[in-house]
Amino acid sequence: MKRDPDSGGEGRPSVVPTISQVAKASGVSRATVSRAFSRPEMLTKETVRRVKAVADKLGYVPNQVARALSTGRHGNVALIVSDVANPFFPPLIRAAQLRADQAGLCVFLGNSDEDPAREELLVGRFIGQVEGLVLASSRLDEEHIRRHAMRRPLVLINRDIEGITRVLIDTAPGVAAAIAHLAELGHRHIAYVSGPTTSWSNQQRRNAVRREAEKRGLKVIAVPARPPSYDTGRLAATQIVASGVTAAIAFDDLVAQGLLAGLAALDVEVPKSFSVVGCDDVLGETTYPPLTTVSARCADAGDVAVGLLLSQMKGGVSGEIRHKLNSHLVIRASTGPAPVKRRSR
Amino acid sequence: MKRDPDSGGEGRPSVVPTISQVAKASGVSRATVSRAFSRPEMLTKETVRRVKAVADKLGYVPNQVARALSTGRHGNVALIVSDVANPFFPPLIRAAQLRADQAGLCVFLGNSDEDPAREELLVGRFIGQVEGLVLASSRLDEEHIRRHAMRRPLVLINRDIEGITRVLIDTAPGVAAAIAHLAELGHRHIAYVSGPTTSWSNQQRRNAVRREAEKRGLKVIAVPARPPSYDTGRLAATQIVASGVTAAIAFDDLVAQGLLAGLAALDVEVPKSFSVVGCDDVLGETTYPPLTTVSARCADAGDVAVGLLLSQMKGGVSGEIRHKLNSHLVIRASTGPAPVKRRSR
DNA sequence: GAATGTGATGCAACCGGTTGCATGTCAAGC
DNA sequence: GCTTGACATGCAACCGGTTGCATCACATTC
Repeated sequence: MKRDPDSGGEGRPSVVPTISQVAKASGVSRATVSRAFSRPEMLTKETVRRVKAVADKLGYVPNQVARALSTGRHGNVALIVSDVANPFFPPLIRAAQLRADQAGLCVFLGNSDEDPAREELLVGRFIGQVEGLVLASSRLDEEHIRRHAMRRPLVLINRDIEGITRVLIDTAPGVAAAIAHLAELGHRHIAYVSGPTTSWSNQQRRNAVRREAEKRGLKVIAVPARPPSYDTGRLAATQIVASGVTAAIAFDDLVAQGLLAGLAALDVEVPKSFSVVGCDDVLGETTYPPLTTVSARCADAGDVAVGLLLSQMKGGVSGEIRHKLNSHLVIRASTGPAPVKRRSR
Repeated sequence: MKRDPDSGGEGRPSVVPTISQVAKASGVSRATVSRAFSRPEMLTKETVRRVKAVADKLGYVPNQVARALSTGRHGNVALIVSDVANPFFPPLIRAAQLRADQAGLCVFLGNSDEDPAREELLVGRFIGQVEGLVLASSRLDEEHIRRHAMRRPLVLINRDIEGITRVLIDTAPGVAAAIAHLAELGHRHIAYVSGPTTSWSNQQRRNAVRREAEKRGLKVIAVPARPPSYDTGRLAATQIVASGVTAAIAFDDLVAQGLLAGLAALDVEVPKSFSVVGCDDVLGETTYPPLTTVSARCADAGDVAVGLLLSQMKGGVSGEIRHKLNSHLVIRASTGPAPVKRRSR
């Protein structure tokens, strides 16, 4: 093993200085150097100043790995997502990152690519060198998750397992508002363009649509877009138009965006002849027309999840936490009054 | 410090077993247990089997941190990007991730938010616990980058510093093809919607546009969109239309998408009355109309960068590497023949 | 049967920090 | 002047692995 070949020499600075070298150079013990960095209040101001000055000159930086070994605190957390490239995640990652940063933590990012085996592998690699993990839209089965949660503080996002800290984006209120919005605009007959049947979020949304539509006496049909994507959304347009509905709520913004394109290709004007609502609010105003959508607050989810993880790491066990994030409707320009000409069908 | 309170007891299994416990339980030395995991070929098959069986029963997993401390190999790399939420990065991150995974490495992700100070902080936190780093679109100054490169293998993406391994996405060929494409369609007068003046990529693209346009006798005006975004792109539409050009090439896809929206708002039909070309190819077909764009192969960049980092980590110092990735034009539906009515101006 | 070689295993030092406890210094208090 | 205590610093063990070298058992060779 061993250091760089030329690090042994007396005067020559080693490639990366250790605590011992700083100690020797500043004429104090290793313990003092250590304390100068981790518990400076124990030392004279003067000593701290001197040690730090020497350390600075040598370019010394405490070795995190060694520190972690003796303290058990690594200063790392892991975040595993199912697909980095899905626009839902980048804001979440960014927010999680930011929160971790503020606490002085480094974050490992894992990308499971929707594959449970891969996710399990990643967890295995991470778990030894992190103080806690966040699993966003985990595809692992309950048993595995529970096992990992025993070893380390663990927070789930959009996965509802009893006894494990989790943050859930509750799209029901936003969806309800969307239905109300459409009802007020005079729509009586709408479509829900659905996502993956196994997805917790999709179940959430579909149920909310049904419940709320029923309450207001709207008729709702379900049209699948699987897997949910721009393309499947676009392809669904024909069927949706043919069904005679005047508005649609899509599983997510990508599907909604595809739907917009599909409608445009069919010369159906939005919002004049048809209204579209998305879900997640990840596209901002970048669609044409700008999409009315249910804000899923994905950034908040990342922030809150890391926050909960931190408090869990600090030892505040505090039993079960099931943090719900409310959603709300963001009205832009893809929704408008129901067209008068074609009624009910 | 210290372990979990109940880990001391004789029979009770500690929360996370160490090599010593496995050694005792299987009646061999710590060294043997260590070798059973890291160099099994040194041991009898029978011994390996026995040790692993015991380890398994106890739920022992080698502690990465301790291993890293003694070997210097941490099995981690860091990837720092300037903005996770910029659609350019997720594919890059995903590809880098994948490549690292295959090599059994964990990746730290850092988000500098375009801030050099923050980036420097992140590097400082990471550098002690990684074997190498990739800096994508780094905002650090040359001196800092050089210093870090001395301590650890380091690869840059889209940053051109002599003597440091870097992968550069060369958009010139794609931009040239775009100009050729527009010229063939009869456009004589075009606009370049430019990005940040300090950006290496922007300089690249602007120069390529100028050079190629000159070669083909097209006239080019520059219109700024700063910072480059959907909004600034949209706002630039008025000025661009007023200038009398019939086509525009944008610094990136986001700007192009904004421009499309701005044009639509002005009732300028694309591609009938105006052609738009983007850059990066990060939006796929999701714009309306689908965007003709210069593919920047951002995923490849991530993959190649990690690949180079790996070979650098293996000790293949091998002098300077300046890896160029070629780009090409992806023709979709936002470009078409120049309108005949309004000529030159 | 002694010398030699080979392969499996153990011993102990080491990686670079942290920390409980001991030691030393100096000033205040009696 | 001696005790007491507060405070700064040093000593040495420890975290959980890895690894150079020594040892030992056993087989081979002469």
